[in-house]
Amino acid sequence: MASLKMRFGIRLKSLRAERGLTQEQLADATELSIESISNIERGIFGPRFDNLEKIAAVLNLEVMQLFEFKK
Amino acid sequence: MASLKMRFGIRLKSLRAERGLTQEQLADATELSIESISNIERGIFGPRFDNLEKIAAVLNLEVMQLFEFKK
DNA sequence: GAAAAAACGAAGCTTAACTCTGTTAAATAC
DNA sequence: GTATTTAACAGAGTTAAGCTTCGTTTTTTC
Repeated sequence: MASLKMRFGIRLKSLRAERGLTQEQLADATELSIESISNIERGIFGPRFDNLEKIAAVLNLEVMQLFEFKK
Repeated sequence: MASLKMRFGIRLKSLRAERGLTQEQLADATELSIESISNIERGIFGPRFDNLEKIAAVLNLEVMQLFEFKK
């Protein structure tokens, strides 16, 4: 199975799209660079815990929901 | 509210205790040091994504369940 | 086919994650 | 009530993941 980073990235991309946000808008709101958002969504790296919190807050979700994906 | 690191640590400690594992046993199984397990449980730091996967695997849980805690 | 959005590459920085060693404190057992 | 085990805690060092910046290419959308 794909790595957690990959699955998380796909999940994030999906959640962002649902909300009609661009990577740039999410980057601004989370105070991350657009490049970081891109890297996270492509599974290049997984965000640190502090950024997990920021991302969930911007998407108005519990952190748990960011990890809600099929096996 | 407590930081995500703190809440995660409390959750991990609880899940480990449920299974009757010591920090040392969890450390061995995840190939982390006992000190890292202790630091994670106390909210000193949050594990990286690769270690999140290992921890979930050892506890026989989905990663999502590690983030299942009250607000 | 222009414009916007995202993928991709490479290189450098920062700092959090992780380790090691050692000491203290708390819990469990005997 | 003291051994033994377990966990908290401190400090110091390493490493590598996360993050950034800049620039280019590809894809999407309009």
